[in-house]
Amino acid sequence: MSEPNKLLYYFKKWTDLTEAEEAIIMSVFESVVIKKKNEMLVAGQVCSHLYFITKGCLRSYYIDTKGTEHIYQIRMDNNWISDLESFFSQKPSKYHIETLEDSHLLCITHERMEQLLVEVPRLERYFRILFQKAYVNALNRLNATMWKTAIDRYNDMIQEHPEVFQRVPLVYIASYLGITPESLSRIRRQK
Amino acid sequence: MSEPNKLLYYFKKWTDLTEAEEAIIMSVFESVVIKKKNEMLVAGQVCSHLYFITKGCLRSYYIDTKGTEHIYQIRMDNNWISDLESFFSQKPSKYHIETLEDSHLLCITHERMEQLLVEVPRLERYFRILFQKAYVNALNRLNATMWKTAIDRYNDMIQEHPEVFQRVPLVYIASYLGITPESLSRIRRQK
DNA sequence: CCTATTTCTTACCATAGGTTAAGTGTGCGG
DNA sequence: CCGCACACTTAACCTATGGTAAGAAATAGG
Repeated sequence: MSEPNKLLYYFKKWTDLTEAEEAIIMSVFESVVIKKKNEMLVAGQVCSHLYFITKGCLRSYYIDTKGTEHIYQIRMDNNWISDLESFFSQKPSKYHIETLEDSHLLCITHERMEQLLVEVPRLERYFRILFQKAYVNALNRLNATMWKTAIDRYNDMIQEHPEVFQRVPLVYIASYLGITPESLSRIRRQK
Repeated sequence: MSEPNKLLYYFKKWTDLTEAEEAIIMSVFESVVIKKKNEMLVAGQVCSHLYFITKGCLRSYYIDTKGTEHIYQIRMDNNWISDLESFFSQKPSKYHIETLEDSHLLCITHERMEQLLVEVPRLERYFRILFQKAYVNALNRLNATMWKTAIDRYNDMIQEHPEVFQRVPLVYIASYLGITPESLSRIRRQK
């Protein structure tokens, strides 16, 4: 399956599309391949693109006042990544986005995205469902972070996202779980 | 402004609506007044309605294995509340929803909501933007919970939602901030 | 194949926040 | 206007996780 076709497949899971609409979509997404360790977005910049990952791995993080990185998203194949706040408002981002592997991405600029949603309003439904699910997930993660122990969150992650452990260094996973790499080591030892 | 009109006002901030569409919306939302301390949703039940709060205050929370309540949402005037996961999947909820004040709500059932989104597809845009913003907020809150101190989260909340402190007991605010009431007391003393 | 760098672990002490338990207001229903 | 439930505070002690520093193991590049 070609890459834009993969994207159409996911769109059509949640909304109907005519052939004309599919053609519009194919024309506005640009396919790129990005090398590992590439900074796609740097804090202070406006987030120019929304990315669909057909293959690869990226992380979103921010850097606090002490200069420490804090990862809040790790995304792999067939997922979207961006800083939605900056992308849709076109204001400077607080976050960074970086490739953790060589990655195949489909990208769209803010201008083209807004235009696309007007030309193919049925995509609003797809993104409504996408953001709705993302929101529900974020709330579940928030509750886990507030009220479960680091041990439980680690176990949950092994259950739900075992692939990540195969592809991402533990330092990043520790940060994603909200703990230090040292604490993650301690947790892993005690099992 | 009548209550359903208030809702139309918010819809029209983010999407266009014809008079016919407005009429459909007016007909599917039911207006109710609920007394304080009413359990709108209990864990194990399917979340039957999506609520728009025209006036009042509600909280969402869950009860852990030890029987302790953990609040993750406090919502007031002109906001939506529901358990979206249960509402859209029509599977049993993990959460509770309760009124903290006598509240005026506009409610819609799952069946009517799905129908409404088909009959007035332009509402998909409204909810896409609503969930997108809610998702961005949830991620910001997640980052604050993971990486800021309780003191900073307390100060942020006073800055951003001072109204809540006028209307909601501190026990609930403490839980929302992810700390115990005792810790919140400690923080308030040290200022 | 060897070296440099990255990744991961261990051990120490420090600390934010949880736990428990007791107390002081304060407002509302009878 | 009394009493009781609710809201909030205080204090002493405890624990999970952080910070720091060092070293071991694994991986990548020359």
